[in-house]
Amino acid sequence: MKWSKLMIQTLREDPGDAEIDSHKLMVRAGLMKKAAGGLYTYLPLGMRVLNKVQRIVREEMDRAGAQEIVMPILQPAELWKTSGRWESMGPGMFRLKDRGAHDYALSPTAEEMVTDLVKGVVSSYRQLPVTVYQIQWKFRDEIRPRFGLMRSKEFLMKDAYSFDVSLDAADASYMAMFEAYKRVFERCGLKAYPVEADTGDIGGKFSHEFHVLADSGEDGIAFCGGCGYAANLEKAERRVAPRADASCGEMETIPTPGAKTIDEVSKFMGVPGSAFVKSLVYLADGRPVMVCVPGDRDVNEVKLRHFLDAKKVELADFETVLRATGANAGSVGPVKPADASLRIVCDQELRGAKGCIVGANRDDHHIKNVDLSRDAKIADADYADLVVVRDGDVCAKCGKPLAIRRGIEVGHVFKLGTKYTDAFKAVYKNDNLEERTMVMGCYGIGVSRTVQAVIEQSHDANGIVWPASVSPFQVCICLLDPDNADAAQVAAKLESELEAKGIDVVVDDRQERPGVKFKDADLIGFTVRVVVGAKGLAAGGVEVKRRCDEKSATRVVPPAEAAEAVASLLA
RNA sequence: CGGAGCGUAGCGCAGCCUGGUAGCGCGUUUGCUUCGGGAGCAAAAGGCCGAGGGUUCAAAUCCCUCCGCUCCGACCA
Repeated sequence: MKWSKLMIQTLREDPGDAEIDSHKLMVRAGLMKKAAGGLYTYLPLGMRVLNKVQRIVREEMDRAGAQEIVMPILQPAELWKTSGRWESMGPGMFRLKDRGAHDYALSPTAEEMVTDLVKGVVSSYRQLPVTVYQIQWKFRDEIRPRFGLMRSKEFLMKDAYSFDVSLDAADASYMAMFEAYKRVFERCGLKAYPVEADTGDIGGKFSHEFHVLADSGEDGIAFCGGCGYAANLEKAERRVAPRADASCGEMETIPTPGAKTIDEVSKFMGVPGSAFVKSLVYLADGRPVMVCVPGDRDVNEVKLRHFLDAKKVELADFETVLRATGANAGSVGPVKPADASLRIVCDQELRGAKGCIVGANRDDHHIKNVDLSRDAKIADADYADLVVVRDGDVCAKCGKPLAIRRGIEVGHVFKLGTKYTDAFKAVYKNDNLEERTMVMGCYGIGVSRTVQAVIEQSHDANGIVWPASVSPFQVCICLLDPDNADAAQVAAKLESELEAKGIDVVVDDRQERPGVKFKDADLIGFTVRVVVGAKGLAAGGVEVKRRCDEKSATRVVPPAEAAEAVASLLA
């Protein structure tokens, strides 16, 4: 391929709307161009990368025994109503009507459609297990698209679905995908970590996310250096030591005018935040509940939702807070709320807490010397792990400290159970001719997001550093003197030799000065660069180097040996 | 949806406060000189200043409305 024929435009300056390196580089290197908010056009170079990632995904899915299909993006509302997600997906799903006023969704995922499909095709245990997958564009009306392909309204996703005869049998399908995912990311040159994750709206028994560590990542992940435990902060658990607080005197109510937040009251009283009990009123499926955590901690709403077995938890509006406690937010606490029947749940760390400070359920007042077990009405079973873990917390599994890192979610595997197969009555007959419900798993890879994650993880000050497996072209031949017949001929010969070896090559044959070609080659980040110039040839050869070895690895080789030298660098 | 900011040439930006003929850098085109890490000189093309309304002799600039984009938050397989 001749560079002069490619539709490439590289930019010297960062795009004004890009925040993170990978987004800036994708635009600067001419891989993609913004078409509208959260929507991108893949230019020829970006398309090549996208295709290469897709090829790897296909090969690994096929190797794991999954079969490729493709389902419609435009999906009738009835499917979504059957599972209940027409409502629960809310405004995150794009919806439209056809001319007959029938409702449709633009597929944000495809559990419903695939379950409906398999239900019609599979009827016997002899046909199970089966795993199907597709690589298809998905649509989500994101509240705030950002970071280029990291969170866009339209993205390419590989989604796979497994169907098994039983929960136990489904484990094998799950593990097969789990292993396939590790291989996919490894082959893309990514270091991706499986971490335990919450199942969210999709439902199911348990799941793992695959994360690429990056400071720009949108998710927090807790890692344990001791036992290898890794979990999304939504889910990560900690262990607390039983406390042995000295008993305290009688409660004392003190005025704290104007001080609402823990920070303010803590400053006002000259006591550290950890001495406080932070009390928040939530609505769990519409019912108020008070949640108490140590003053220097944040409530983990996912844990809270699971503990309360609620579909939805949200902070209560101020009227509810006033009615339940007798005070406005900022002055509420677990001691004698106005609504005596208000359920109070506490983080486990507060079990046995004495001598703490709480809101007095009276505006601008707090109480000190509170012994929670003595002064508040909290059921023993209502102590639970309810906070977001933080750096240095103790691993629930092994007792060693946890470290918090940021991650980009590139894949997610779920063991779903029967949520969808129940809803669609997707059953098979066992060997006794009895009907049984299929057990399902679902597995996603953000293909377009993976492309950007590779860049986020592999770039330097000069540009992208592509792993050979997904480089838009594995080799860039910088032809410094395109008008010099000898040089042009050497470049052309090398190009065809490399292509004969199955290596893709772009020849930079532009009428540009060498500096421009070097800068562009570094910016785009082709894995191997070969410099062919009249001056070099006169001195005996061409230069071969890998993009990542900036200083050390430039080799000068005779033209006849160049193809071999390049191949060995890519091996 | 709450808070903040921005829309001016393909890209990055200045001009706006204090109204008076539309600017800079990059990129593009042409010519000459250069030619191994984003060259120099000269010439040129390229704008409904996001849209609509208002104030004014006069609006990129002041006022109102709308649209779009970005960031923080809330939200999210």
